[in-house]
Amino acid sequence: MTTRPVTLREVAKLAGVSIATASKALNGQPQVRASTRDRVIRAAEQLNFSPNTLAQGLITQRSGTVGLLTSDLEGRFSIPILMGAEDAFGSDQTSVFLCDARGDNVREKHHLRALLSRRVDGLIVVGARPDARPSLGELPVPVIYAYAPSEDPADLSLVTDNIGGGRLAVDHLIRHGRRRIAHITGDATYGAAQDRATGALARLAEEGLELAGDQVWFGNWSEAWGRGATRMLLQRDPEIDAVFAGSDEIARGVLDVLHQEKLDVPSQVAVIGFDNWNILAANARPPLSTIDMNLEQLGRLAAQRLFAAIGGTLGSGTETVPCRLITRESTAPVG
Amino acid sequence: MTTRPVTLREVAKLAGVSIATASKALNGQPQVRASTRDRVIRAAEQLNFSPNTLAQGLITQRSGTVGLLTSDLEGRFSIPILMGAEDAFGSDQTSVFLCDARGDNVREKHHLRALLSRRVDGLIVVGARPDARPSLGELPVPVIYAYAPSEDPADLSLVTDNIGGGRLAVDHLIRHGRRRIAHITGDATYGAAQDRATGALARLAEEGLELAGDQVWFGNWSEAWGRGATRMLLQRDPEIDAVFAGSDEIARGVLDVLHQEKLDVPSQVAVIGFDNWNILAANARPPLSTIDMNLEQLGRLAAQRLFAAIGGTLGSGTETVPCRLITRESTAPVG
DNA sequence: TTGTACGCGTTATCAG
DNA sequence: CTGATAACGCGTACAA
Repeated sequence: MTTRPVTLREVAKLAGVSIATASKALNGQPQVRASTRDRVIRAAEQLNFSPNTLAQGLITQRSGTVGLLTSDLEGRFSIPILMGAEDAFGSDQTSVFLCDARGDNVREKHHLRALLSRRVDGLIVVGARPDARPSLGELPVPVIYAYAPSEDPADLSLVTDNIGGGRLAVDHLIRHGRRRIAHITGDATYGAAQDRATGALARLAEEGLELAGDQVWFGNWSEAWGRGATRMLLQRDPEIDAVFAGSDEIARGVLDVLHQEKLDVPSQVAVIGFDNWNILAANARPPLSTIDMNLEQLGRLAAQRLFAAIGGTLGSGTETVPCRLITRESTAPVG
Repeated sequence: MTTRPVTLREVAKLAGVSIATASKALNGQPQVRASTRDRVIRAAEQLNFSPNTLAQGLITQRSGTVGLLTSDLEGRFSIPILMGAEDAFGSDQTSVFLCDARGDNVREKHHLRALLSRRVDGLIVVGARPDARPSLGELPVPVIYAYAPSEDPADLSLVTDNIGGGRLAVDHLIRHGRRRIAHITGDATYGAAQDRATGALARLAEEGLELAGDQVWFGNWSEAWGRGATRMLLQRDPEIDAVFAGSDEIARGVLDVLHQEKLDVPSQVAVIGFDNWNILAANARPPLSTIDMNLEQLGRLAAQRLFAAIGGTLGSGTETVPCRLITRESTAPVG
């Protein structure tokens, strides 16, 4: 069952050539007779030979692996990034070690050590929340910080354009004729919450509009807060015609209370969320318009930058990935 | 920046000993003088030496890696399993390659080839849905099928006890005094849907109860179906006092319509879901009681079995992991 | 107690 | 065109 893997030596023997020749034949080197190559290839197939990447790596000084170091328990952000990275690298070229530090610094150190010991060619670090995180410092391999930027401007970080996302959401509402737009969002200590609000307010200002509800409603990222804030908001200002929610979770809470209050979505009040978390957004009643952070693209980009950096030299600073509007029924134009 | 890693040779030189002695010193072999060991260890620390696992693997015939091959796009099932595996292995002993085949057979083959080439010590295969999937066949490393069992009984599979889960849900409702229990669930072609229903019906039968609503309401795994089915159910049988939903998504839809119909949860109708998908269950109104599949434990178990199999021999057949009841407010006892 | 020498599986550089 | 031979970084018998 667990038989030892076939080596090049056995392939060579079966084909009746030296190890060196077998290697060349399989690697498509030109200096080998066609018939010989055929014989070797057939032998390899017959034995189901698969070259030992570890040995190759010893020579080429390249393991063909990268580490994805995350702190994001549920994998909500890491997974799309992983998938983007996977298809940018090509699954046959590079494999990805996924490590979850679970927000624990000690665990992160452990993982880091293990990954370096495995001689990963590069590292993608995905933060738990989109605020600057400590740099890992000088490392023998290139590092890209994704989603959460590094505190050190000398590192290369790839982040979501939250300001642009906020602007996009409000712009969409305005284009659909909304004028009394409120904003309910999450924890004010999150840079993302601040940025999305900033973008939203900027777009309102351009239009000469004021924010409805007198303030940005900061709270936390839960559905319950979405419900609570909406109740307070409606008391303060019953005449709103749109709500921009800082996350899809919050948006679900908003929808819930609007239904309770017999306010129709979208004809009376439009609602737009943030994250495009499919399970929440697509299944809402009505399906929720939202802002997608393009995390897969961010992952692809991270992979590309890392790829370029391997062997070459890495850039620095913070690069921003634009958001994308997803239109569903919760913001259909006013009938 | 991307400087070449420190090798044992450099450590040995700095410590003024041979490579062999350095190796022994660092690996805690007894046959080395204490003072020498100290010197070597200090040298290693000073150079920030980290042994090349690839080279070690070449010798020991063990890479210290395992592959986690999934087909589950959103990582909903894979991630808990990964986390369980991670802490069963110990992050410093074993690292995990996470590969997503995205339901594509060709991609799966590619990943498999790459993983074997990387000489993983074992493989955990996580299926997309909890039905039997094709075996990967005879492989040079041990394989564990998790969540979705292999079609081949000669393989070792670890699966959720869906029958027990269904039984657990209904048992909970019965214990809280419910008698008119309905069951709304997902796609009838899923073994999990059938099994959960089977367990539920068995427990009802023990109690001499009939299923409310005349039938098991199979449909699909969406919130929308939960809403639609609940409306039909209420027309057919307005007197129900509990609903067992086959997933938390469906349960959300059920709650939504019960609210619309002014039926209070839980005082008039209790609702229990399945999956313990936190974002859906914990944030529901009211918070949703549900059945947890213990996927982390399943992952830990998979890791343990794999660990035992590496070097030893692997068992076969299908092992079942029990579910766990999560009590929240949606099933509080009848006041 | 320490060092020498060999091998793990592969690629690359030479001679032949 | 093909085949010895020397690396890659490390562990381990064996000799000193």
